[in-house]
Amino acid sequence: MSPLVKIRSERDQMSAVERRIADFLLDNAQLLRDYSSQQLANALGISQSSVVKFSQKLGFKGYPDLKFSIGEAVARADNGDDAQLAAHGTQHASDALADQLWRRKSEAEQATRLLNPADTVAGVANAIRAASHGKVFLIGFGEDDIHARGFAMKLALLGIPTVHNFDAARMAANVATVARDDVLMVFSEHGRHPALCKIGRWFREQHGRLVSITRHTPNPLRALADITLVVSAHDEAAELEPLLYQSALQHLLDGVYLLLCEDPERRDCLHANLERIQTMLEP
Amino acid sequence: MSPLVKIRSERDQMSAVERRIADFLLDNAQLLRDYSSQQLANALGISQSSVVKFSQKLGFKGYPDLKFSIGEAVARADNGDDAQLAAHGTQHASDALADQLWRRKSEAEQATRLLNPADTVAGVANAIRAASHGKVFLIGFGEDDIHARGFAMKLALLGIPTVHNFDAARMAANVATVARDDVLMVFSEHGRHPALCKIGRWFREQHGRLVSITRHTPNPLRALADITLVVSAHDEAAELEPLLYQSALQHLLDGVYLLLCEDPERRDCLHANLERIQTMLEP
DNA sequence: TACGGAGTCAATAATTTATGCTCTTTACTT
DNA sequence: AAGTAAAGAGCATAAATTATTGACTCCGTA
Repeated sequence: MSPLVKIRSERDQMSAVERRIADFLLDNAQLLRDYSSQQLANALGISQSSVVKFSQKLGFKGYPDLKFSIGEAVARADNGDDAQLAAHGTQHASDALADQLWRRKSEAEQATRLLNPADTVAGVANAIRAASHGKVFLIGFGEDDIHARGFAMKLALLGIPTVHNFDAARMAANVATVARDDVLMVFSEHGRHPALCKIGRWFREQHGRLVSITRHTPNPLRALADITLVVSAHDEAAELEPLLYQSALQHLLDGVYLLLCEDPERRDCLHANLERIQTMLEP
Repeated sequence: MSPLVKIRSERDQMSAVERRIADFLLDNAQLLRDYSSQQLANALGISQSSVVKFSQKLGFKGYPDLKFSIGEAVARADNGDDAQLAAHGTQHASDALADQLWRRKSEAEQATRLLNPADTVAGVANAIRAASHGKVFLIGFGEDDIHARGFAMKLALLGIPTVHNFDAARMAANVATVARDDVLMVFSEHGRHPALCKIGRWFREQHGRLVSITRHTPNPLRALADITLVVSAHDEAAELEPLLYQSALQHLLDGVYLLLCEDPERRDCLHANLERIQTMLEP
């Protein structure tokens, strides 16, 4: 996997110094050839050891290994860009916006996939399976509610009983009914909403399983959860970032959904439901 | 010039030791990553200084520079394809699932883009701009409601007054308040819902602008609309198709959204709103 | 045979990278 | 609110890698 994608994906979780290194690398990947770890440190006004530790933390053997990998990535990217530019030639100008956006979505998706091991995604699916004798609770505010709502609808189609809340007070009331192995999925981009944290804490006290869905930044909600799904989506443009977040998160959820669909029984249920919906529109 | 080509071209004029280095590099370029100059020397039974001198003689700053260049060359030669295949090998099954799904989404997006000329997308954005003295109405049922809701929220962030309905009766009541140039966006995957068609018809009678968002199939709703956005998303698997539909549609809407964002005034409004939301969570 | 040039290597100098340790900050607990 | 654990950053230094030097050898030639 491209080291640059990896750096970007972890950027949100980094300390200040690390983030400066990351930004420098992302901006100046082509120039890295002529930088020793010491020179890079000087350029950023930090210590050489920080650079080395940064490299190791990302999983490279050391600084030269990082440098080598980025060199490869840049070389590959240069090739790719040429090909992409050729394709551009045949496009209308205003399509470029959509094209660009899709590319950024793809990057966000890749970075997000890196952050969520297959085990984790499967873990969420299993938790939901285990819960299906009980219930799956979902909650989120604002844009997060959209995801909660959409996922709740999908689960319902699979015959999994869901309780979707967009209201903290109502959810608080529901907590009383929580049984062991019930699952609560909390959607909160920044994971800082006090009400959601409180609900999460109560829920865990009832021995329910808590799944958090947040940005890949350290945050209190995430710290509480049994399983955490995290999303990487970064862009300087404030109007773009939410789109990337939404897309990457959606894809993550789609992954869980497809795992659930692998169960034949649920799939039958889905087909039956779809048919029922179909006939509801016809007559 | 590629360092490997250069090495090959000069090989014939080299001394015995140099030629052994050259041959090793040409044969094992991909393995070079893990060789220091000393290890390379050991592998060939020669001295480390010979390796360094070799590098310099070829015009590189030193051994690390040679190594870096060969790394680039190999990456370029692999051209991504091999790398992707290699990466596949190490993937878990569920990663492959996610990977596959993303590829299908990309296809759906492309197909959908082809169906919606840039003019059309821009037309929707303009209609919304024109409406912003009045109102933008949005409606959709079931999964379609998710999109209506999400888009309504985005418009609201841009300071565009929206009326979101998930209830045909309430929407019917609202139709009375429609003014010329108001916009109604109807989300309906199959475009067959009688209630929605009826609402669309009433709306047009009030001289509002009707935008339909449906699948790319002939359908009554689409026939009514002033502007039609259409989505292409096909898959044999019934559990996959909705995901593709959702993704392609979302991207289409994102395109409209970004066009609206280009207006500086709206963008300021968005930034102000985002900040306001941010501070609401902090204290 | 003596000389010169090219090539190699061992030794070592110079540079670069990695690590241990300490100090500071942060966040969490009681 | 104070204490404490954990993490991060930098300094000093150890370890490694790389570059250079100088001596030796092997040829070909005068």
